[in-house]
Amino acid sequence: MLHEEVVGRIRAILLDGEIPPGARIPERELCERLQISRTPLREALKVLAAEGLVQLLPHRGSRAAKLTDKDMRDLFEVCQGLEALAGELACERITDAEIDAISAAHGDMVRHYRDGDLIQYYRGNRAIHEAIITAAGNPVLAGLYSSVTARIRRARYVTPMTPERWAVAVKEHDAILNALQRRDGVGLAHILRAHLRHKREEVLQAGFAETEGSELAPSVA
Amino acid sequence: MLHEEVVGRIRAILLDGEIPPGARIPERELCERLQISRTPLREALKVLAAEGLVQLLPHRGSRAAKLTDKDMRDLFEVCQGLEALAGELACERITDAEIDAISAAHGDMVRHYRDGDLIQYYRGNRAIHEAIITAAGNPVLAGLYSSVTARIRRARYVTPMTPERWAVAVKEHDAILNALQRRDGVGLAHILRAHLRHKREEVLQAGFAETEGSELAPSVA
DNA sequence: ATCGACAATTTTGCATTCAAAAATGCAAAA
DNA sequence: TTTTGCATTTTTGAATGCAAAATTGTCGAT
Repeated sequence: MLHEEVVGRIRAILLDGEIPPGARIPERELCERLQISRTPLREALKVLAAEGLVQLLPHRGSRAAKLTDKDMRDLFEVCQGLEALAGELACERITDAEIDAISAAHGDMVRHYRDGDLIQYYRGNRAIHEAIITAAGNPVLAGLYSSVTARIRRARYVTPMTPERWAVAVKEHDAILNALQRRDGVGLAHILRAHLRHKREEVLQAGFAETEGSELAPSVA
Repeated sequence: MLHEEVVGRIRAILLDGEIPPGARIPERELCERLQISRTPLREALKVLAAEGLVQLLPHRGSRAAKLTDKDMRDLFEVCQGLEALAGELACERITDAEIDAISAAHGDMVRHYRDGDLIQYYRGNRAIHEAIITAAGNPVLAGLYSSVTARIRRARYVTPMTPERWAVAVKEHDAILNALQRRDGVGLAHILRAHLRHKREEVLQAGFAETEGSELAPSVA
């Protein structure tokens, strides 16, 4: 098994919540599960710690990182910035074909909304946001976005929604598509920021934070 | 020696250019220099690879990452977005004391400009940008900023300057300070973006890119 | 002389091993 | 009964050893 694959597998385990936030990461157990020894496992844990998904305590092992309300706010704030930037860049660079694809995805998503299928709605929603990032044509941006969204994914896509909020979100997505089609970068950036601000309010209001204590080192020194 | 210290030491070696971009990283040599064995060294290299400073080639060792023109552009683009975001947030949160400190740093920097001391000017310049990031009060943002700026530092702070460009940069810094003092977040964001856009143009024009080949994986999966 | 194949050497990646630190359990004392 | 101190056990962090892969060097054929 390749290094990147090990990192990916553990990341998935953490994002799925299979090891819940704050829980100890059972080194020995993961080793036999992934059929690897401790050396590559520990290399992967160090990488994930740099990403902010794992918390390393010297001589006390590693735990799945917990997010405080403040962490959540910070992550959403950065996510807003990244999406807004991506929106602007996407408007400069997106092709007609990409716009058509997003338009189609948007249609699907609205259908799922009408059907009341939140799971599928979220799936489509995420696809659209990621398509915008892709259209920005900036791999560095895409990488940071992945890293930041991974950490708030559960909050972002698990929070229950009121009918009112859902309706607002869909309206915002109409505006997002519209700005894209008009290639109105500044407008798109504004809408994306408002959209995520609303999402953040939902999440924080739902009290999704995973702890009240203190932790979470900045992901990079 | 602690894990984070090992990472820091190697990062410094790479940023100083002691191991030039594209060069093989001599594992054995670094081991005896840092007085550690290969295991912790390799853990550190994996972390730095996730940051984008090191390129891992399976079964072929690791090299110091090289930046293409495209990479440089992408990094500057993201840096612009992060600084603009930091500027907006800083205007909401910065204290009078922090503004005073930045104002003083600005004065010093301008003095160095008048003296024609580019090194000291750059030092002050960087301090101001970092103070704005700090004032934004968002550790996640600060972490990403560190990571991105680390990768373009040499380009950003080593490129020679023409007198004209330098004068423009100083004028822009006047505007930056002014916007901060007025706590004009939107204005500050605009100035910071323009400021970095100009810097990027300088750098790319100077042909700082470290290779014409292809490399550099997105820093995070 | 140059090119290609094969062997020797080096280097990588991982499993194992070892020492140190922390956690745990137990017993004795308050 | 609770608490404190100590010994045992477990777990962590790092060094070493080993097999596989890649690189290098050499030799022979053209």
